[in-house]
Amino acid sequence: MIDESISPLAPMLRKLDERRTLSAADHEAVLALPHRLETIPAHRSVVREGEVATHSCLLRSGIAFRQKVTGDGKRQICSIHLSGDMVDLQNSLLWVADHSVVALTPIKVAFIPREAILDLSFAHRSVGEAMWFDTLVDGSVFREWLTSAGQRNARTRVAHLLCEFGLRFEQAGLGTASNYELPMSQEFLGDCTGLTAVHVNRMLRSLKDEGLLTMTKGWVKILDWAGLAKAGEFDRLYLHLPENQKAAFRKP
Amino acid sequence: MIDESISPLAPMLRKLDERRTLSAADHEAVLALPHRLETIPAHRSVVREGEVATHSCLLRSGIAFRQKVTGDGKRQICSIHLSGDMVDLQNSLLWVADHSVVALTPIKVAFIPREAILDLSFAHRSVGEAMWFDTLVDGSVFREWLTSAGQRNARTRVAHLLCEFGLRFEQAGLGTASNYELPMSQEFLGDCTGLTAVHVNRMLRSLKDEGLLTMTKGWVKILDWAGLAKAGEFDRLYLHLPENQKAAFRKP
DNA sequence: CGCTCAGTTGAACCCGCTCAAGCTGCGTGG
DNA sequence: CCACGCAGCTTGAGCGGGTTCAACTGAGCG
Repeated sequence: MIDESISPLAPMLRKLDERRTLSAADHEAVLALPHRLETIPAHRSVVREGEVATHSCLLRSGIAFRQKVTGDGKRQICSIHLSGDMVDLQNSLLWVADHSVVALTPIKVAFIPREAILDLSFAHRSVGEAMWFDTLVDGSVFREWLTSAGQRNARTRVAHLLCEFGLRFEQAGLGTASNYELPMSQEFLGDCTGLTAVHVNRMLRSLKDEGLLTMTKGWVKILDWAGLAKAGEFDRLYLHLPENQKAAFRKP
Repeated sequence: MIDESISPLAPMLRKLDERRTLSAADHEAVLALPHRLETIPAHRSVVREGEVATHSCLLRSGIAFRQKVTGDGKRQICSIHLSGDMVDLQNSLLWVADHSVVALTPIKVAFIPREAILDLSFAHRSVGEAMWFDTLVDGSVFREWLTSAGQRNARTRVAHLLCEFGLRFEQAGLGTASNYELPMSQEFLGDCTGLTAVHVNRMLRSLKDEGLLTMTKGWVKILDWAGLAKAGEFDRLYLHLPENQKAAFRKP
C-alpha cells in the first residue's frame, strides 16, 4: 500500500495503481513529478472557462467539480472529483479550457506542468495508459449524465446521482456506498441534474418517504440500495471501476 | 496532402495530422496498422452496450453515432461521427462497452486491434497525443451536449446542434458550415437533444420562419449563421478545432 | 396503386418551473 | 444570553414549456 506521508502526490499514485499495475520505476517517476502545492478555499475556481491551462491539477483532498455556464447565466455541473483525481487533464491537454473547475469544499491540490505529465505518460506506458483511461472514464460519466438530463425524469435522475456518488465516495475512501457525507446544497444537486432546487427537494422527499434513504446534516444514508438503484435505473458499468477493469486486463 | 488511394487508413492519418505534425515515420507506422475492412449497412450497430470491445473502429466513410438506452427504452444520442473518426476508442480501451455505436448511413470501417492502437500510441508520441486528445475532444462535446440538455430551452438546443453539425461536416470535408447534407430524421434530432420529434419540428419551423435556415430533402442551408449561432448560444471553442489547437501548440 | 415512413399541425394534458412565504439551524455580535 | 441575519430547506399554488395523442399530408417505392 502506498503511504500518503511519502509524498504529496501519493493520492495520484494510489489511483493510477488501482487502474494499472505499476512497476517500482513507474512509482518513482510519478513521485518525481515537478509540482507546486496549493490550498484553495471553497467556491474559488482552479481554472476558468476560456483561460489557457498550462498546468494540470491533482486533487489531494476535498471535493472539486466541473461546470459550464450558459449565455443566460445558468450553470451545468458536469462531474464531481475527489482525492486522487487529475482534475484538469481535460483542459490542460486541450490548451484552452472549455469549462471551469471549482472547489466545492476547501481543497488541497498539486499543480503539475502539462509537459511533465505528457513526458511521464509517454516514458512510462502503464502510467500513460492509466491516465488516458481515467480521462475516458470521465467521458463515460459525461455520457451517463447526458442520458439522465436528456431522457430520465426528475425522480430517476436524483436517485441515480445519489447512487453514483455513493460508489465514487466509497472508491475514494470517503465513507461507504450507502453512508457518506455530501456537502452539497439542493441547488447544487439541481445544477447536476438540470432541475431546480425546489424540485430536487420534492424528489428527495419522495425518495425519503418511500424509505429508500435519509439525509441529515449533510450525511446521506441509503437504507435500501437495491431500491434506490432501481428507482434510479442505476447500473454501475459506466463508472468502469478499477476492480472490474483490472480483472478484465488480466484475462488476455 | 495525404492521398486516400494510398491506404484505407488514410482518413485516420488525415485527421491525426491535423491535430499534430507527424513525421514520415509516424505516417508509416499508422498506415502499417493491422486492420480488417468492413462495410456496415445503416442502422446496424458496430458495438453494443455491454459487449467486450476488442477492436477499435476507424470510420472511413458515412456517418455513425453513439447511443445509450435507458431502462424504459428511451434513447439518448451522445455524439455523431464522421470520416476519420476513431469511433470506438472509448469503448475498446475501457474494455466493456458502456454505450453502443451505430451506423446512421451505410458506413465503411476498418477494425484495428486495441493492442495495436496502444502499441502505436506509445511508440509514436505524436500519434499517441493526437489520439488521446481526440478522445478528450469527444469528452468536451459530451459536456456541451449535457449543458444543452440540462440548461437550455428547446429552441436554443436545436439551433446549437445545427451549428455544431455545420462545423463538424465542414471539418470532415462534407459540405460547408452553412450548407450540408444531414440525413437525420426529426426523431433522431430529438434523441440528440432530449426533445420529442414533434417539438423539434416546431422549433425548426420557428427557426425557418425567422429566416435563419432552410431544410429541403435532407440539405441544411443556414441563411444567417450569426443569427443561428446567437439563437443557439453557440461558441465553437468546445469543439477544439485543429486549426486553433495546432496554432496554440506552436506558441510555446 | 397502396403501403410505409417522415413531416406537419392542432388540442389537451402534465411534469417541472416560478414565485412566494414560512421554517430551521447556525454563526455573529451585543 | 438573546437578537439578528443569512443561507438553505420546505411547502403551496399557479403557470407554462414541452409532451402526448391523433389526424392529415406528402414522398418514395414495390
